[in-house]
Amino acid sequence: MARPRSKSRDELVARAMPLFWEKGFGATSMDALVGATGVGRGAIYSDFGGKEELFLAALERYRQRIADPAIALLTGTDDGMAAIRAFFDYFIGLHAKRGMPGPGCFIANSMTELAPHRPEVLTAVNAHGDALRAAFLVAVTRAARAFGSPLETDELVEIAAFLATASQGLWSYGRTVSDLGELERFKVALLKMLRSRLLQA
Amino acid sequence: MARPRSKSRDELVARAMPLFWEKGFGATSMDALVGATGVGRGAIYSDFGGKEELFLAALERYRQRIADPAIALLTGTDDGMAAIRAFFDYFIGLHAKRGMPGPGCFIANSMTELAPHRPEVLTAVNAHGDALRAAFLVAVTRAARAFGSPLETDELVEIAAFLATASQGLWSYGRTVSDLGELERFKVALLKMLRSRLLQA
DNA sequence: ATCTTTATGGAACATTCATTCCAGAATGCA
DNA sequence: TGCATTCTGGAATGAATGTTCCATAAAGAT
Repeated sequence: MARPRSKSRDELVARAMPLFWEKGFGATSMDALVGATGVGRGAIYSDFGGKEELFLAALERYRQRIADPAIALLTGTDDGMAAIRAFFDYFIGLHAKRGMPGPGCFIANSMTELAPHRPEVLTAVNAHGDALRAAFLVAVTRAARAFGSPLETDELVEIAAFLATASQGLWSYGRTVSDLGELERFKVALLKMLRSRLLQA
Repeated sequence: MARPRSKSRDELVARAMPLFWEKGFGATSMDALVGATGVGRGAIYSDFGGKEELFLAALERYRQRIADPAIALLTGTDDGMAAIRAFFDYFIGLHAKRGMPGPGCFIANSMTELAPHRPEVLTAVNAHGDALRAAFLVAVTRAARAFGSPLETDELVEIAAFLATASQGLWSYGRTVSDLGELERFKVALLKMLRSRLLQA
């Protein structure tokens, strides 16, 4: 019928996502997006309507391609402790590939910059938080059973929420620290603490 | 000799700080700063030289007036567990006064927005991180002794670093959640986990 | 009281940004 | 090959930003 797209909508989001991830919404200019995506301004506006919509699409893509697979690791193994270890290894591996200081977690970054002021971002961020807590609860519950832990559900819920929030501190921290080993040590410390807590009466 | 200042330099920083704290550097316009401080643009530029210098002054003020007193709580009591509880109560109390969702921690916010791109901010943020870890180590060591914990220094250092990083997750989280109780539950969970870890052989 | 000196704050400026627009290009169809 | 349709990307636009500048005002010194 007519001229086809030189780059698909998905491909456009894929190229924009790393920029928003690393520099945030405000510090990513439309010029930078044009340069990184290799398409003109008109294409971006006709496809998305504006910078904010493109950002939301990038955030959604991050959830699907990066965050959700990480969350899936938490529930993918019957060994709860191994699952939690795998979750952290996944993100630490991401930072290892990109080099330190790393980009952190796109969602955690949005939590500070945009979520407090943009309802749509807040919704996406909260949805991720809920999913993360729920997945941590699965892993923690499995680990508790394996250890024969006497802890009740209420306490496991409390622990899962703590782990989910604590892990977000790691991604913030990953944006400023140069030594990948510090991320590793965090993971080790967390696993040891969790093990002690579950074994405790 | 000449006309005195209508508002001291410190007072100017004091009024600018909450703006940068809540909205960050990029989203805080010079107009907003002029409105909040009640002085003209000329005064800001003659006193500081620019927006970035004013931001750095605000960050420094935050460290002195908000963060350092919090860190001091960690070393101010011989009871290590009580000290850690006081540290979190201090920040949670801050959020209770301002209403939720809260502003989080100015330094933690800067960690995501500016520190990766501005060396001076990175330096300030890292200095704070070092101080926080050191103070946590003091409190954790005291708590370990009180519990008769068998853990060695290396492990206490690891635990202190974990707690410092985990606590920063809480301040990020505090920017998006409406229920103050969630911050409380984080504190409770953290104290329980720490206690278990220290008691563990 | 006058003069000197310094702060003041609004106006003006240059820059940067997101957005809009349109002439031309590229494809599929007849 | 020629037409119709849709995408393309750079130029134009208008708003907002950080910064500079200067006439004015205010206080201390003499």
